[in-house]
Amino acid sequence: MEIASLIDPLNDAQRKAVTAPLENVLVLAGAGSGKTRVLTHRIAWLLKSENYSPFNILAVTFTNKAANEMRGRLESLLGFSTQNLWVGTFHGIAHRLLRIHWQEANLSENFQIMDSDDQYRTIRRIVIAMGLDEKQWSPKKIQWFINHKKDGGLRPDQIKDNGDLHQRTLVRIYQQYEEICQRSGLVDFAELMLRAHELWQTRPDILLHYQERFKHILVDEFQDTNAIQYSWITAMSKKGCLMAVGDDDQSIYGWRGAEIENMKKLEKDFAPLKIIRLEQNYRSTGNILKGANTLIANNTDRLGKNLWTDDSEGELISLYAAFNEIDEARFIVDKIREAYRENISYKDCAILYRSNAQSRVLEEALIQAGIPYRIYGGLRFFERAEIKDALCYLRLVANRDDDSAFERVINMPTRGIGDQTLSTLRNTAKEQKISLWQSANLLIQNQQLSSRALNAVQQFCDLINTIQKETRNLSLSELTEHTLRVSRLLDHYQNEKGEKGQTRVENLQELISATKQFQDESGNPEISPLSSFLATAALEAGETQSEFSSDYVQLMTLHSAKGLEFPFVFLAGLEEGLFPHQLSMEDPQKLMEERRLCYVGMTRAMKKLTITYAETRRLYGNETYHRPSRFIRELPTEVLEEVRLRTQISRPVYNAQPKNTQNNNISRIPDSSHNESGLQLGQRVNHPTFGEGIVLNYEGQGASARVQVKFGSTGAKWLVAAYAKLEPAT
DNA sequence: AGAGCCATTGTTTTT
DNA sequence: CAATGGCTCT
Repeated sequence: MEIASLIDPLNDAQRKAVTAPLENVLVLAGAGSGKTRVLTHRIAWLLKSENYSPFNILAVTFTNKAANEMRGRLESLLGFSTQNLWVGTFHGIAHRLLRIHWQEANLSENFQIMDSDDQYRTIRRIVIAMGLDEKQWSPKKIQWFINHKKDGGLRPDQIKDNGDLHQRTLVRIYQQYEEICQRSGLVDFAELMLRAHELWQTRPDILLHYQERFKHILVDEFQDTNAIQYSWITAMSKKGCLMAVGDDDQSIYGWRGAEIENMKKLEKDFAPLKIIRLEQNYRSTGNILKGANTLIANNTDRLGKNLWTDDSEGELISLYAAFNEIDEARFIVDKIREAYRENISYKDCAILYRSNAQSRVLEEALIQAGIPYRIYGGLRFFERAEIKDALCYLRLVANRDDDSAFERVINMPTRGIGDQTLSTLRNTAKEQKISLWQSANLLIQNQQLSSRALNAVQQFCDLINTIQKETRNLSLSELTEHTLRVSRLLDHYQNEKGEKGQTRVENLQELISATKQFQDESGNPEISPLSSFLATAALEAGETQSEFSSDYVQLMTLHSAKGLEFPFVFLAGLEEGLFPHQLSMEDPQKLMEERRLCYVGMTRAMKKLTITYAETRRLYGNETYHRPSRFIRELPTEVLEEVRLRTQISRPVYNAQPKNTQNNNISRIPDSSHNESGLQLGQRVNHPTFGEGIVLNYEGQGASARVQVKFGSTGAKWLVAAYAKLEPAT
């Protein structure tokens, strides 16, 4: 491949980044400025032009999706596969290191990864075992506490005792949790990073090896790094070059420990640091970009950057004030239908919202309209109960001491091991400081259980042992299939009545085919196929891959939209309290993150952005009234166009509208009727010929807007709003 | 062991 | 409003 062809398609700033001299570089890459392209071309450049070996390069991303995409793009750019090149997520790379250096990291050889559900259950069990009140010591909050500490690099004994009794208990739980994980050979997500980090501290020799190996370290989405990731990457890149790519304006994960400050810290820790800004946007129209830029300018503390585009101004950003959330959904669906009639595919349309709860109404409207859609997010494959059950059997086969897995499947399907027996097991484990598996065997040996329980436990242990014995020479998928059968898990779900059982069985079959595919594709020589598969299941909980062939409207939260782009974007629910979210409104820091989230959402749109809000919305069962989001007011009026069911459009909107900020929600309701000049859903109207009726429906806008009215005399009729001479009736 | 009842609790999500 | 979870009753 020609080197010229590598850099020719780039703009100046991109080329500067790709061909940067061998020093530390921070690339401030605005939304849609070709960030992934820069990263992949940079790697190709290093290999092709600077003659580095793939062995010398490490590329870190935040999601598996991004990692896969990078590897794919790189291979198509280079034309050959890049095995020696490490590309992965922070956690994936840490896991890889720990598999290699499990001894030095003080782990058992067959340690397994626990996901946050496993972690939650383990913590809950500890809280109960410690005799604490679950209400006062909510496992969720404790989980948050522990992870937060780990993300900050702190072990229980490193947490400063501030004399706070509450904290002392939390630390005690943390301590207990650690002990159990260590004993069980379990590692949670945060622990992967923490161990990898500690490996650098305790084994400078190993660190040195990797420092010398990785001459070039590239990190994507740098604004999302947390403290531990920062110091891990810092330590490793001491002898090589770091290229950090990120956008402080798109940092939306502060709530889970990401520190935007890390981008600023680079200047100090990696001096001399070259900063390159990618400010040309190739995605959105001028108006969309102008709106987004103006919005984000309300944030302080920015690294500074202004996106521009060569593209035309494009259409204005539409704004629709819906009467309620149902009206909002119907409006969006109407617009999509309209677009579809103009030959726009459904998959080019995305509906974005702040929280998952909003999806339902939208979904219903889409169903009613017969429009295919797809919701991203929600339960992922490997998180489904039946799949977790199956995986826990496999985990036990791989590692008997896995208490978390033991607890989950010991009585699943039921085999007569109840609370009684289980608590005996737990107590013994606690007293002897051994795993549940070991305590089960101990109790069997000493005949310390009632004969019935003894029998049941014995059978369970035999089951696991037999599975292993019988499957020693079987492939991964055969092992899985066998396990599902002899554990009677498959039977159990087959007997479950209803559609639910049906899908569960299907999912289990899906799991078997997943293992088949896995063994075909991946040969990780470092570990056993089973451990390797389990790690993948935990780390890549089943990306919801969309089928490209099909044409769906895409629904997702703003968070999961990051990194994606769509020609037509609908931003729904821009209301104070919903977006920005109630819980983020007081804290200026959090409010700025909400604003960045809005910025992310707006910059997803390529051609047309439509923003909607509802004047009244059913939330948690009651009618609520929200004011339109402050983010709407922060947009420049000249890029906005208010859509209304009126014969004429636009009375310029939110410019100088003095908001009564006191909570006078109620007084806003008339606003909506005035908005429609008497044509509000459900409203009684008078028609010169048909008499009195009720507004049922409407469609279209401007001169062609039509209203459906149900008249007592003639039934429902569609009327063109402009000519119908409808008058409000009382 | 499983159905059914009451109470609680509702951001964002990847790994 | 619903989904979830614990608890009780059969």
